[in-house]
Amino acid sequence: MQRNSVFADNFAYPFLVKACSLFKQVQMIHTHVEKFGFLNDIFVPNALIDSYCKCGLGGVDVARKLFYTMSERDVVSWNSMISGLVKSGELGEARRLFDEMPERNTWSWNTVLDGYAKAGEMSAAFELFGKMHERNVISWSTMVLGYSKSGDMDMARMMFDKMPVKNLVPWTIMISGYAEKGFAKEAFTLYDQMERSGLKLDSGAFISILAASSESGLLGLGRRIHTSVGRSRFRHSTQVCNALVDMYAKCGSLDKAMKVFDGMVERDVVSWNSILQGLAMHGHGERALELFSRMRCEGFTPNGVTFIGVLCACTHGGLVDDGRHYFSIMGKDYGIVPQVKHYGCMIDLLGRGGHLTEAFKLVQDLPMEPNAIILGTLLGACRKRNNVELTEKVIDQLIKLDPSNANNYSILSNIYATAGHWSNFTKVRLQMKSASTQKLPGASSIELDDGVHEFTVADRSHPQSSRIYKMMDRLGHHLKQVGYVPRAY
DNA sequence: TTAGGGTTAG
Repeated sequence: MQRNSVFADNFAYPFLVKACSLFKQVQMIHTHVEKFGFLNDIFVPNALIDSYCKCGLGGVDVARKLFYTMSERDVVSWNSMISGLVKSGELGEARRLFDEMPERNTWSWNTVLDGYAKAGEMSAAFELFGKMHERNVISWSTMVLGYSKSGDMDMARMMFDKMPVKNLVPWTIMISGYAEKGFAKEAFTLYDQMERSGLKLDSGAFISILAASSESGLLGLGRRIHTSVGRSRFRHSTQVCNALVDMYAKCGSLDKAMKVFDGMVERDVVSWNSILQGLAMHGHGERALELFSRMRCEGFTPNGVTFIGVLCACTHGGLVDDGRHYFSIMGKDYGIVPQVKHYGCMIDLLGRGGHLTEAFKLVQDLPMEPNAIILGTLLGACRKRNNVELTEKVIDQLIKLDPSNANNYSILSNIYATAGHWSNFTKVRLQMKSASTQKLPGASSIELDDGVHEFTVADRSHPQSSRIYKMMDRLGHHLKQVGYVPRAY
C-alpha cells in the first residue's frame, strides 16, 4: 500500500496549495511535494510561489528562493513572482525581473503597471502603458484607478472616456473616485449613465461606492445607492448592508444606520462593529455599551476593532472606569493583544477624563514606539489642562517625529502665549519661519443638493458670504446668551 | 496555476 496515496497527486497539489492561507500550511505542502518529486511539474512550484507570496510574513523571500532554484520557468512562474514582489512593495526588483523576462504577456505588463499605479508613480505607469502592444480592460482600469487615487480626476476621466470596452469595474472606480473626493454632481451623473447603460451592479460595486460616499459624507448619493440595493439581489447581503450601516452612520444619519442594522437577515462581527462605532462617534456612549453586551449575548466574539469602538464609546461618554475595565478584559477574556490604536484610545480616554499623569505613564510604558497619533492625543490632553511643562515634552518628541507639521509649532506658541511666556513664544514663531512651515487652514464642508461646499477660516469666497457671516454672528450671539464661553486658543 | 473595483479601526 502506498502511504502517499491518501494525500494527493501532482494534479491536486496546485489546488491544495491555493487553499492554504497560512505560511506553515504552504510550507508543509512544500516539504511534502519536494519529498515525492512533484516539484518537477511546473504547475506545482508555480502554485507554491503564488501562495507563499500571498501569505505574507517573509513568504516572498521563500518564493524568491524557490523561483531561482526552478530548473524550468514558464510565463506564469515569472508573473507570479513579479506579482508577489509588487504586492510586498519591492517594485524595483519586480521591474528588473520584468525586464529580464524571456517573453511577456498582457498579464506581465498589467502586474507591473498595477505596481506603479499603487505606488502613485503615475508618470512611470503612463510610460509603461504607452509601450504596451496589447491593452485589455484591466490595463485601462489600472490607469483610471491610479489617477483617481493620486487625485488627478481629470486624467482618470480622460482614460475612462477613451476606454474601448468598459465593464463594471472601471465604472465603479470612476464613480467611487468622484464620490470619495466629494464631487457629488459628477458621481451622480455618472451613476445615472451607468444604470442607463444597463449594467447591473454587483456587491463589490455597491460596497465600493458606498464606502466612497461615507468617506466624504455624500448622504444623497448613499441614499440613491440604497434604493438600488433594495431593488437588487444584494439587498440581504451582509457585506453590502454593513457598508450601508457604515455610510449612514458616517453621514450622521444614525437612525437610518440603526434601521438597516435591525433589518439585517444575517449579521457578522463587522456589522456590530460598524453600528457600535457609529453610536460611539455620535456620543451615544451608553447605548454603544448596551449594544456591546447585546452582541456578546447573541454569541458574537468581539475582535480588536470592536474594542476600538468600545473604548471610543467610553471616551465620548466620559466613562473612564468602564474604559479601564474593557481595556483589561480584551486581553484577559478575548486574548486580543492591544495595538497602537487601542493605546491611543486609552490615552485619549484618560487625557480627556483629566487623568493626565496616568495617560503620561501609559505612553512611557508603551510596548511599542509612540507614533505621532499617540503623541498628538496626549498633546490634546495637555492643552486642555494648560500644562506648559508636559506640553513642551510632548511637542519636543512630536517635532522630532514630524518636523514639517506646522500644527505642532502653532500649538506650542499658543500655549506659551496663554501662559504669558513671551520670549519662548517669539522663539517658536521664529522657528516656524525658519522651518518654512505654514499652517494649513482647517476646512469644513457641507453637502447641499448641488455638491459639497468647502469653507475655511475667514473665507469670503462664497457669493453669499455676507449673509453667511450675518447668520454666524446671530448664532454666536445666541451661544453666548446660553452661556457658552469660547476657549482662549 | 498568474492581473483590475470593495465593508468595521484615534
